[in-house]
Amino acid sequence: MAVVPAEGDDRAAPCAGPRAPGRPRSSVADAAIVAAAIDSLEADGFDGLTVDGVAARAGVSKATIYRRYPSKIELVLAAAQQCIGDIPIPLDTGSLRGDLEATARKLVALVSDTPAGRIMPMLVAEISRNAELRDAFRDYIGCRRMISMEIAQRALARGELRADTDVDVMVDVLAGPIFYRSLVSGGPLDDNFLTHLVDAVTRAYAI
Amino acid sequence: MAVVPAEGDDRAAPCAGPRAPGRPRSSVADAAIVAAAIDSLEADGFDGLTVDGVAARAGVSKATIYRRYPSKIELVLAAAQQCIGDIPIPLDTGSLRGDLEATARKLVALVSDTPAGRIMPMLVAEISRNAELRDAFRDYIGCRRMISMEIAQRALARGELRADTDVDVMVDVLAGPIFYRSLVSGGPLDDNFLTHLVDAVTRAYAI
DNA sequence: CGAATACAAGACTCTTGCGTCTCGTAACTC
DNA sequence: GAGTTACGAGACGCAAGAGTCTTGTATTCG
Repeated sequence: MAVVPAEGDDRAAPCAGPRAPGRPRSSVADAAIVAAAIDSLEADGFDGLTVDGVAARAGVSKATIYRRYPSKIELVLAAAQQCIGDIPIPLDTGSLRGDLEATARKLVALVSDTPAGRIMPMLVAEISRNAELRDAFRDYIGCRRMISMEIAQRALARGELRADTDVDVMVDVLAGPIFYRSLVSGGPLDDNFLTHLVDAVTRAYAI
Repeated sequence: MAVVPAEGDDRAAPCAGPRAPGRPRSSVADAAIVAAAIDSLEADGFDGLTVDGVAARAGVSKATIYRRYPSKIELVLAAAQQCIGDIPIPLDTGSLRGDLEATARKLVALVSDTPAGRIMPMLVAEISRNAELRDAFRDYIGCRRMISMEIAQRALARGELRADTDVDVMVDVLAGPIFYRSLVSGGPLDDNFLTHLVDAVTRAYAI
């Protein structure tokens, strides 16, 4: 079973033929279901989410959900996938410190102001027990890391970066404290924090 | 309701009188129940834990559990509390870098080799939804931070630390990447990582 | 011994939630 | 209009799990 089998659509014709007979699926319901599932994940976690609850929240009947997803787990995975779907463009501000700060700000915005950030705590718990979800999530993390690698490449080319830099560690030194405050300590993610963090990473890694 | 009401003991006499009549509670069962609960938390998470499961794992009957804890939630909280109970002694190796490395090694050991580390992912999810548990956990985090503060005080006294250091951020720059790898990215927590991390923090904050 | 309590085993009630199904209605194609 | 599918509403069966209770036995005190 693939992690996210597109959607349980039997009707999303592989052949984009003329059209399926009968009343078409409501795309409004499609969106409402996923949005409601994300809301439920944020509020109640992976285990706390109920299909009845999602149906009520979305204003649809359970049958409408089960017509799209064969089981609760498929629904949950589709919602989680939707959250973490978009990967931002690599930033190039022209300097190492500028790139670091822009990256840090993006990360803070991610964990603070997006559904992905709000379900992150539940995702952390879930990937510690679900190998399939863990692999999918690690793939996603890997993609994000590639962006940071580009920052390091550019900084090296500019001669701004220490030659002995372990780029993996540098990325973690920047991202780790942001996730740590968001997930664990609950410390503020304000401008003061961001400035001190970016300063520290710059001092640690700039030539 | 206190976070952890000692234990649901009606018999743990406030007056340390002569002795309660009848057969005393089995301390073997006490320990087995908590250990089984911790195992269950690691394996199944806060929601996945079942009282029947803990009873089976501990080799006791459900009545024996309910005689000690009035409800499942009290059992779970007692188990969680047990995990994160011990706070290590502040380290003084004589140098900032030494203190940082010792602290980092303790943290890696904590997240890698202790029940506390293994239930951490579930704890992260739970504190995002349970205010009571969140407060208790933040208290614990606060206590740990005090230790790191001492490290900074000593380093300042030695003249090793930059005067403009934000100690809170410094602590997060050290601890954040360790938790990040443990909880999120799954990256290795080996000697190479530790060395590079401690080097980076030292470069960022030492004079 | 008798009283009191703990214990294992397990039956029991009650609630919750998954997944299925039916019914009457709505939307779309031919 | 006929046929087909989606929809909301909700009933339904089923399983899992919380918490209670019973029964027979074990342990401790006086």
